[in-house]
Amino acid sequence: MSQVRIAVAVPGPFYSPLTYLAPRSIAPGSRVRVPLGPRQVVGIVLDAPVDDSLPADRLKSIITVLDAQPALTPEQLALGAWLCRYYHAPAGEVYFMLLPKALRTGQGLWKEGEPAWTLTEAGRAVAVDRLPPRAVRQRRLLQWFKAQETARLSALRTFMPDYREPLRRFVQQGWVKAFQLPCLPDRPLPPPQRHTLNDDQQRIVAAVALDRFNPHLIEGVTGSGKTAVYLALVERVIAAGRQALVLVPEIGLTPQMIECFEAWLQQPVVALHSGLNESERHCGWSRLARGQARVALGTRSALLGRFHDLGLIVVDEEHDPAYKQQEGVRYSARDTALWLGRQLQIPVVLGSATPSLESLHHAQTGRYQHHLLRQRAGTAQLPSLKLVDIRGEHIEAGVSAPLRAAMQAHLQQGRQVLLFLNRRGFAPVLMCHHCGWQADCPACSAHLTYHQTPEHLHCHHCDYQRPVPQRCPGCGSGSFVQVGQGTARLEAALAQQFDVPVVRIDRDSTRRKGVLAARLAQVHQGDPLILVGTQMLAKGHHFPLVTLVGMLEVDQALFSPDFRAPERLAQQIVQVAGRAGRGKQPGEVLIETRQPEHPLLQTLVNGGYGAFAQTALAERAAAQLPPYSHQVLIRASSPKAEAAQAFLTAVAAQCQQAEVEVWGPVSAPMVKRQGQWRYQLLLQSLRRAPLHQLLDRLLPWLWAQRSHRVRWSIDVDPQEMG
DNA sequence: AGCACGCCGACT
DNA sequence: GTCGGCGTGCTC
Repeated sequence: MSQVRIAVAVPGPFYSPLTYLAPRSIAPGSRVRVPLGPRQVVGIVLDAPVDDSLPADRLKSIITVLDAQPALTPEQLALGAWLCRYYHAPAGEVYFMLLPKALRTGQGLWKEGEPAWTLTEAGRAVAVDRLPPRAVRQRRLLQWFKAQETARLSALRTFMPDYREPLRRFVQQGWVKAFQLPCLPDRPLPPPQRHTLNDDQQRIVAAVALDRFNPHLIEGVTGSGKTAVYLALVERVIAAGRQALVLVPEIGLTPQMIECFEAWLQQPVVALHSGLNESERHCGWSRLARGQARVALGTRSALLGRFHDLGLIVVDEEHDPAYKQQEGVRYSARDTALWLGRQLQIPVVLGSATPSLESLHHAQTGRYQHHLLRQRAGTAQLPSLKLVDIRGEHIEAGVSAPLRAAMQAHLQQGRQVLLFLNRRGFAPVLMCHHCGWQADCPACSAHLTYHQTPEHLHCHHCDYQRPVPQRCPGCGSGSFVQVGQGTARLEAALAQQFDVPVVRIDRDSTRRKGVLAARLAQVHQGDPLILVGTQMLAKGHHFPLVTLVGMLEVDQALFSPDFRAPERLAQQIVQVAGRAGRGKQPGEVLIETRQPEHPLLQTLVNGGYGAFAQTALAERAAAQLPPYSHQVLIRASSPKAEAAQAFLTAVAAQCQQAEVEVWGPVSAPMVKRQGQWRYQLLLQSLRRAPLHQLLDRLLPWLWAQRSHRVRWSIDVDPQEMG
């Protein structure tokens, strides 16, 4: 009765796997049921060293092994181990990310379709009248089957709750036969549609080797045909009998994209995104795991799925911040895709019109093959970018005089105009006219946004809402001014100044189902109008009839404490510009600024994104910022500001390490959020190794400091300083 | 994360 | 006198 020690990842805040006893060894990746304190949980057997120091009488035994075969593949276990190691994340969180939710609670490994029955030839030949008159249920059921031909379990149950006995008879007689519906309904494939590749596209496809790890960066403006390159590559991979994964940032994943893939490839594509329920998710997971589907199109987490034989990973819009998970295990799907590609020895293709500075740097140092896709013949010229100097311009509500004049010109020629303002609501601040009191959020260090219809104050960070006060809490006066402008105010101001429709697209205006589709349809009708919107406009949608884009209030990004803010601004400007002018008319982009001499804006406007990126990279190099150095952010939050600060001061004292610089503790850009005071400690080094050495040393200590007073998290390669 | 244990206010 | 508030601590 010799017992084996087994390392098991259990859900919860456990940095390392726990040790359990079993009569004999269990295949790593298997799900097991184990006792944990007063309850039982599903755990995952790991191929990790066990703790030999714990006395056997403190260990408990595994209750059952849940699956005949492991739920996680050896490749997934290696991925999990890497995520734990690289992101210094707890095993109790990482390994469960690799399973669909249904499997975390112990359901069967494979998602099977619903049972169903269909009438056979013999069944069709039987007349209902030939059944004994007393067999009432059989008669009713046969009649029903003759009308239905096939029936799924759920429908059968509704029709006849006590269906079992008569159905058993029918099956025995051979009148109906059982089968399993596919777990996702088989949609008909769209009609075949594919493009022939131009020389540039063919050259890229030919440069990608399928039999080993080779990373590629495809830089191509919107409309240059990146998708066709992806599709040609996917086609080659599935022709070789392997699977392909295409990652997209959240918002781009539209039904049109799936349709485009299915039309080209003429086979079903598994879509994995946030709009799915758990059952659908499990279903897609099963089909990819069993090799029943060859192509997956999904967001971040699709990378963590189980594949039968993955042969290619594509990361579209690789610069998009959505690839970085911002809570829990803060992994970057782009970076993880590259690790996985190397591990599996398969190609990884990154694509973007505005590549991240990290990827451009890797391309320049030769780590990635860099491909440029030029503008396709037949499409419009890229819009020209121009700065509008608004120093001294009086802009109470609406737009500057030069932008207004340009808008009028374009509208008069029957074109559409798009204004981009990344701030929703009516006004970002409500201020007392007499004493200067401002309406602030009680839980966050932020102003409340003033909304006009319906009139109320709203915190965009914690969702706190309150009516507008009757009297000023500061001085008792009753008059307030709304300071600054959001999309709602801009819309109202424009509606007064122009006699074309103003269509606003932001989270507030499109909250109700169907409104977004209706507004987009209105824009696509093509009549002259003004489109006003936030980030929502910058992704996924195309507005071929828009010939003028106005970018409003961009200056704050130039002075943000986040050194990545200018990079994101440039990407946003180019991406929004790319939404416009895809018709015959060349587009024009006007950027309102009080910093027209700013070198980054100048380079972007005069030299385009490539020139901007070179300048920005030179700045990063001079300041030794990423990608020329590496960072780790340790965040801490607490309802008591001193507790969070004291905690990070103690952490900082533990952070002596050669080659690692420690900055802080400093307050987070928004020091209080949802009642939590937030501080952070930045670790930076020219090499990754010392950072990881420090964290390996620090983490056991950190976990020992765990208290309910201070919550903390580790962010390796942070993308946002908030 | 759950869940139990434990020590202080408003109720049968 | 109890029911239950959530602070604290533990789970192989």
